Amino acid sequence: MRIVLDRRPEGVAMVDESGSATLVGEAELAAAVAEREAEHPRWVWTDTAQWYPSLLAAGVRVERCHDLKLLDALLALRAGRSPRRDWGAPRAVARGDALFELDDDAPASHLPNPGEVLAAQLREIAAQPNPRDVTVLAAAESAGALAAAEMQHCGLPWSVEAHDQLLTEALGPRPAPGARPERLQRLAEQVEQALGIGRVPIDSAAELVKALRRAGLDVSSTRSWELEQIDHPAIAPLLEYRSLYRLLTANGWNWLDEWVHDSRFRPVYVPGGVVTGRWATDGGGALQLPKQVRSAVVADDGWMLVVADAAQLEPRILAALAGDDAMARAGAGVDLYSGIVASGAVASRDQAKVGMLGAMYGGTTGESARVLPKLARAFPRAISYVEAAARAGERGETVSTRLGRTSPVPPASWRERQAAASAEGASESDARAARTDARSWGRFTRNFVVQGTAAEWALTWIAGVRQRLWRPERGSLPSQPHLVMFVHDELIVHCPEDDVADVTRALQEAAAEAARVVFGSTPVTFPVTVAAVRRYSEAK
DNA sequence: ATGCCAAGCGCC
DNA sequence: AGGGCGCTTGGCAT
Repeated sequence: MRIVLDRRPEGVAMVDESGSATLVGEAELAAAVAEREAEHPRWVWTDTAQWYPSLLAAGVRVERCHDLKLLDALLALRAGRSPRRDWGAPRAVARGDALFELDDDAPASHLPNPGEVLAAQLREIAAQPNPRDVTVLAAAESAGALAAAEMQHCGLPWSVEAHDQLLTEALGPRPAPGARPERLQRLAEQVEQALGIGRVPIDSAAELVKALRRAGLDVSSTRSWELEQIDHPAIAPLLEYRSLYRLLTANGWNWLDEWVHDSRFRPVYVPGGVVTGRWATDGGGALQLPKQVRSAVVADDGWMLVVADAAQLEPRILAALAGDDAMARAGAGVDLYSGIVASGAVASRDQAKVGMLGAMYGGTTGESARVLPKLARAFPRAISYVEAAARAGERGETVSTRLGRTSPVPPASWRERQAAASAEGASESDARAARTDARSWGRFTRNFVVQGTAAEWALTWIAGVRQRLWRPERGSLPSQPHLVMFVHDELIVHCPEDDVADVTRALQEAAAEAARVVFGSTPVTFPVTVAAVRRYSEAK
């Protein structure tokens, strides 16, 4: 049963499939949704981020939804049209402790009629060559959007005290605004002393290159990998300065002030924010949380963090996509890369890893390129699968994930350069530029099929986990085991100590289920490593 | 004041 | 000549 929520001038209409509509005032919406939730409907709404946070704030958790905006983006990509942008309604966005209303002024009467949009989407899905897959993807994406709102609502448990302590240990006490922490100041002085050319503009990359060259160091940039090659007493303190400076600016006291309140970090997740189907974040940087600060993620008293990681997710996804039985056998244990070594394809785990990553990213140089032929001999199906995706991209064609997310068509400028290069009398430099472009787009489509299908697996995993965890009789979401963090192939559940075993089982069962849902029958396994810890940093 | 870009580096 | 991101800073343009 689907129930469409439609915001109208006179209130919110709840329209079920029989066409019967109930009108409720905004103030009664949460109670009305809670009442109908007992029927396990799939709520249809324009945009989960518009509707769900206020329901959660009112203590209402819903099981299923259909997010029209996410589905429109997906279907538009498949059909080669632009997604519609008139979803309009104000979206309350929590950033830090403030609530920002992003109101784009669209009058309610001009908003799309969600019932009509749904009907059109269902017709469009039914007309696809793979309607079942697209339906699964629709459900998984929508479940992910629910989970994202729930994670923001519950927040990641964060110890301000532990964070402040680690900052103080690394940098020195919090300085006055605008001042340099003691440790940074000392390192900057060490760099100046070692260079012996007076003041060094250490915070400006462009100026720093000039200064280093004046001091006789042959550098073209100040990237850490380039500096590491140089034997000079200024390098070590400079690299350390860089690392600590980054800690200060990206995840220092200012970040703490802005993003952590009431012992919770509440990032804004953006489901579907990446073309491949991965999530993005809007502020807070939750998907790039440096290992340096993970010791500040601390479970509440009496609670634990259950950290689950899908082991070598992407190569396993590739093996399943390609139906590569040999790679499936190599991945039968928990460590696929060791399995590849055991198969005799390559000599070391590092070679296996670098080689597989290169195959999926399109690496063409160094160790990765040297290992690739060996992998291609041992696992021809997997390697030719990504090669085919790359060739398609080089020709300007689109590729598709397992459940049917399609890659975008290359931009007009790309197609123009290809056309120019193949035209009569094209110059050698035009041809070279076009080849470079084509290779680059091929690397994108090569990776798209793997990264995008991995995102589908992960969304399905999330959907299964949140479904298994939920116990309505145990009260509100934050008071029972709940998801608090998702990073592409990793999930964290915050739960009472006594629930660790159940949560662990839920994470593993849902992983196995995700493989069946996404791939049907596949010999490829998707092991999940699980660690129950007090602090995130203890997980690995 | 505001916007945009590049550099650099964090994550997967 | 390695895929996808976000974030901060400095520096230039408007």
